[in-house]
Amino acid sequence: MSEETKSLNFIEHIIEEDLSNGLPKEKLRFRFPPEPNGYLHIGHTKAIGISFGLGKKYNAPVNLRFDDTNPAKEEQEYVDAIKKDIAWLGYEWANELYSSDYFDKLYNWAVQLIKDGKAYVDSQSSEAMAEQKGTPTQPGTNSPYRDRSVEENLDLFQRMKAGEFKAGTHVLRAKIDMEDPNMLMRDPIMYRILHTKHHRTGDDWCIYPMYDWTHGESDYIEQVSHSLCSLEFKPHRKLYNWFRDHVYEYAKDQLPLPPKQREFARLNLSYTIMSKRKLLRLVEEGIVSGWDDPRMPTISGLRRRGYTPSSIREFIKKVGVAKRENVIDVSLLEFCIREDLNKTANRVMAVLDPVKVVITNYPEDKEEWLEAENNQEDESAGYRKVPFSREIYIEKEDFKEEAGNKFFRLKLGGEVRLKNAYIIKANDVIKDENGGIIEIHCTYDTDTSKKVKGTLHWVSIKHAIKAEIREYDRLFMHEAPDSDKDKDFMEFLNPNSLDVKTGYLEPSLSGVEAGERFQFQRLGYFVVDEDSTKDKLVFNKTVGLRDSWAKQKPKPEQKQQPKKQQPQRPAISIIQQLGKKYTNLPEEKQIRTKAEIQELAKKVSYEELEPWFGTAVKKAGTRIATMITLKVLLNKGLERNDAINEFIEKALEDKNELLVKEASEV
RNA sequence: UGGCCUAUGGUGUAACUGGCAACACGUCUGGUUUUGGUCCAGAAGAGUCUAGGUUCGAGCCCUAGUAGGCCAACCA
Repeated sequence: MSEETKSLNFIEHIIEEDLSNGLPKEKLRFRFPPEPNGYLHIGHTKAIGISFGLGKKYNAPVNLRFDDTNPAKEEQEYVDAIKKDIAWLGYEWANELYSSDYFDKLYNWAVQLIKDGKAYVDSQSSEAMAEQKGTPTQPGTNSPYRDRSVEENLDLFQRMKAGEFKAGTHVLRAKIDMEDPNMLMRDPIMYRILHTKHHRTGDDWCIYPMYDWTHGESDYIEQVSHSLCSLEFKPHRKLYNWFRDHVYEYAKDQLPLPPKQREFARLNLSYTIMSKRKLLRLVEEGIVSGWDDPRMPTISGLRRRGYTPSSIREFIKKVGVAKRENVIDVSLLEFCIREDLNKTANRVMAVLDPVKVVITNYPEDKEEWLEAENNQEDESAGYRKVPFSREIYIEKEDFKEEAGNKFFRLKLGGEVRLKNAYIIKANDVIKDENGGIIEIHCTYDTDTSKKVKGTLHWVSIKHAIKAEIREYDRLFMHEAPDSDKDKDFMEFLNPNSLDVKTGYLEPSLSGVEAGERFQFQRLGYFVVDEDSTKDKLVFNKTVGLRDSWAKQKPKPEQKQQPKKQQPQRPAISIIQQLGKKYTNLPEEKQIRTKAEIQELAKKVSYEELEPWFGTAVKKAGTRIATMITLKVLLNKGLERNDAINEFIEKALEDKNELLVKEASEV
C-alpha cells in the first residue's frame, strides 16, 4: 500500500521538516485537550480530526487530556459526554489523562521558579493588577510586591496552598516583563486561590494553576511533540515557550522533548454559531430542546439528527487546515452526509403531506404485495414487499390539475409511474366546497414497460402506519449570526426551524429501532429518533435529497435576497483585468481579447483612462490594454495632449514587442 | 497609540526548495435512470488584495500600503 502523494497541510509540512531534521518518528505524540465545561460541537471536530488524524497518519499516540484547572466550571458530566462523543466519532485515544494529575509536579516546579527569582506572590486586588497591566498599546507597570524576597514568596505560596488565605487575596505570578508588547508576558498569573471542590481532586487543593502554566507543562510532562490549537492562542505561544524553557532546565534528564505549539484557524459554519456560551443560551431559553437538539451544531445534536461518524470525519477532511479565517458552507456538510447515506440507507416510501388517490378500476377488496428493491446502490440490501390497494396516498405537491410539460408529475389526463407498482392516469378530481382537492380519481394500467416521465412514491392507505415526522431547517436565517455588532444573534433565529407533521409510512417500517436510518424515497434521509416507541414512531429528517426541481421553481422570497445587484462594473476595470493576462495569452485568444477591449473601450471616457498612463513599466499587459483603448478614443475624435504623447513615446521604447507594435499603430 | 497573524474562483483548500494556478463543494449544460436522487460526460468561474523591488521568470522572496482577525478574565 503506497501512500498517495497528497499535498500536505502546513502542520504536516512542519512535522515532515522536524522529522527530516532528526526528530525520530517514534517521538511523535499529540493530544486533544478539552476543558470539561460543556459539550463538544462541530468546531471541535476539526481540532479532534487534526490531532487524531495526525496520530493515525504517523502511527503516533494521541492523548485525551482534560484541561481541568477551573473547578468552578467543570463537571464529571461533561467529561463523560466528551468521551462519548469522541468515541462515537470513531477515534481512539492512547491515554485518558487529566491536568489535575499533574498538580503536584506543577506545584514543585512553581516552587523552583520562585527559588530562581522567576515567580512571586502578589497580594493586590485584581482591579489593581488590571490597572498595572496596561493596555495593548501602553506598557504596564510593576507590582509593588514584585521584589519580595525568595523566602517571603516561598512562605506565602506554601501558606496559600495550606489554605490560610481567602480566595482573591494572593496569587502567584511569573516574573517576566511588564512592558512586553505581548500582554500575556506581563507577569501572568500562575496560581489563584479557589476554595472550590474539584470533580477529581476533591478538596485536596485550594490553589489552582492557570491555563498557560498548566497546559504547556502538561504537554511537556506527556512528551507531546506537537501541541496543536486554534489561532487565538497564537499570542500565548511566547509564554508557552517561556514556561517550557525554564522548566526544561529542571527536568530535561527525565523529560528530554520540549513540545512546540502551532496554531490553525478554527472552523466556522455558515448559518450557525459555535460559541459554547451562546449555544448554552439557546438551551437555557428553551429555543431548542437541549444540547442534543437535532438543530444544534453539537456532536450530540448531529448524532440525533442522523449524521454518521464517517460523514463528519469526511467533512473535516474536506475542510482542510490553514491559518486564515474561514466560513464553511453548510452545503459541504450536507454533501458529506448524503454521500454516505446514499450508499448505506435503505429506501422506503413515506408520504408526509398526503392527498388521496382512488384507483377506480382496481377492485375494492384486492390487495397485492409488490416487490421493492431496498437499495439500488447496494445489491446486498435485498428486497422487501410493499402492499398496493385501491386507495393510496401521494404527496399533494405531486399533483396539479393543469401544468406545463416541465412538470413531470401527475396532472389531469396525464400518466405517471408509481414506484415499484403500476402506471396510473388521472381522470378526475373531487373537491370540497372551498375548492380543495379531496380525492384524485385515476385508472391504472398493468403495462409497466411504458415510458413515462415521472415516478411518484406512494403508500397504501389501508396498510399505512402513522409516524411523527420532525423536519428541521437551519436555526438562523443569517449566514453569520454572531457577526453583527449591533444585533444580538437571537434576532436572526429562524421561527420555522422545526416542523412536526404526521407521516404515512409503508408497513415495513413498523418495527424500527432508534438510530436506524432510511431514505424516504424522493424526500430525503430520516433517522428514527430516541423518542420513538413501538406505539408511536418518531423520525428526524437528517437532510433532504438534492432537488434540482426545486431550483427551477421560482422562489418568491429567495429571489429578493440576491437582488442586491452589483453595480455595473465600469468598462475600464474590465479592460484592466483583460490587460493583465494579455501578454500570456496564446495568439488566437489575444486577438479575441483585443476585440473585446476595443468593444469595451467605446464606453470609456478619457478621464477614466488617463490614470492608467502611469501604469508601472513592468505591467506591459495593462499598458497594452490602455494603448488599445486609447486608440479607440483617438479614432472617436479625442484630441492628443502631452500626457497622451508621453505615454505613446514611452511605449515605443519598451522592450515588449506587442506594446511597441500597438504604440506604433497609433 | 503598540504587538502578532492572515490575504489565491461564490466557498474551502492546493501549487515540492520561484517555472504560465489544481482539487472539492456550489453553479450551469447534456446523457443514463421505475427517486427531478445516484451515476456518467462536459462547461462557466480566479490570473493569486494594492504599489514598488529582486529575477530570464514571482501566488511563492523583499519593502511599503490596504483590508480582515487576535491580544487588556484570579476563563480555557
